[in-house]
Amino acid sequence: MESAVERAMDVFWSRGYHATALPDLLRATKLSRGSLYAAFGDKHSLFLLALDRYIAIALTRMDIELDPRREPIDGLRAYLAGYVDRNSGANGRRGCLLVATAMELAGRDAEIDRRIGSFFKAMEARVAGALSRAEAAGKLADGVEPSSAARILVCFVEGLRVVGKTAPTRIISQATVDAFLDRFIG
Amino acid sequence: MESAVERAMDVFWSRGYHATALPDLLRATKLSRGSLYAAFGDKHSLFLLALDRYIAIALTRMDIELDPRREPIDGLRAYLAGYVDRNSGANGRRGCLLVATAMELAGRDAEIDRRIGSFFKAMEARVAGALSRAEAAGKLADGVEPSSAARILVCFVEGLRVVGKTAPTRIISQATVDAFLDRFIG
DNA sequence: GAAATTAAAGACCATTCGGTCTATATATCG
DNA sequence: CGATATATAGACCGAATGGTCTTTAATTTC
Repeated sequence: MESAVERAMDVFWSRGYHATALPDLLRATKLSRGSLYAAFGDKHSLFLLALDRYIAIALTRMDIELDPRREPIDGLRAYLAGYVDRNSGANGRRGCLLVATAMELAGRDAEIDRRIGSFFKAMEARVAGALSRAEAAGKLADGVEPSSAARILVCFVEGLRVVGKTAPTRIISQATVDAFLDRFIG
Repeated sequence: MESAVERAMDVFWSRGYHATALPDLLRATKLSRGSLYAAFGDKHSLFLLALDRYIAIALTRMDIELDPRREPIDGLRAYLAGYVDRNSGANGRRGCLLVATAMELAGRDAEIDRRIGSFFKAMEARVAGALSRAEAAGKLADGVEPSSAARILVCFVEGLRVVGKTAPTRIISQATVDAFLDRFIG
């Protein structure tokens, strides 16, 4: 059973924070106004819970894809393949709740800032870990330094999400990701 | 003299479309309600004009930075240096109107879709041109193909804008951009 | 200087916003 | 069963939304 927070997350994800009205949330959660406010306080608190859920899902997925017991290059490939998937067709057009929230609310809401900032740090750390292991195994191209390459990769995938909003073409995303990886693995 | 459209652009840029209320626009443009509606029709039309202005400014800047008469690598460095600048401190926290609009409105507004899509195409074409000239001059790293590298670069800089919303650190942006370029130029 | 045009100020409109509250129905449980 | 807790539907609230319209002031043009 999908939780009310997850259903709310879906709505915020599709429409953004400001464009999501209470009736949208009521419809999606199948809760009455009273119940929703009793359970979550207000729209902003519910949004924070939805964002936390989104982040938890993303980090869990990364922990699987970039598991240290796995071949690091395979992990990175799987990780990027996930982005290609989420960037194609309807998924791509829907975009990414984190990127949308960063652009819509960051800088004006301290709670949001903390969450977005720490997510990107966590993401970068996981990628840097995988790249370090790849380097130790001699799989990285000459001159690639794991920590700066991780920053580049994070920017690259988040940028993919932006461009994918209007051009969610799987074949191009795939080719772009492949070409990107070619520059970093030897 | 700054135009009313540019002043409106500033507001939309700082707050986003939905979070910008009419009084914000009146204050910024110093127009009365009646005059604003007489001149621009409605909020949405004004937003489109503001977005067009933003795009025109961005493309003009790119045309200067990536001018074919210039050394292509220098041009690309200047182009990326501009991103470092716009990504640092208050500029970074303010973000990019195009990225914010892509995330907030693309997929739900055909006029917006067209503009965002064609902007990214135009941007990619200019970068691809500069990379082709660099390749012809033998300045690109082995195995770098201009058109796919251009797609990667566009994603990278747009991703920079996203991450820069919560971590607008000049030194890191600069280092990341430098490391990025190192992978592509020989 | 008078007439005509333009713009400003802000009252006004219906609608919608996020949020509260009450009354009714539905379970739960002894 | 009856009593109690829980969730529902939806009326209701003040404030704010985008947008219109009228009245007044300023400017232009003859």
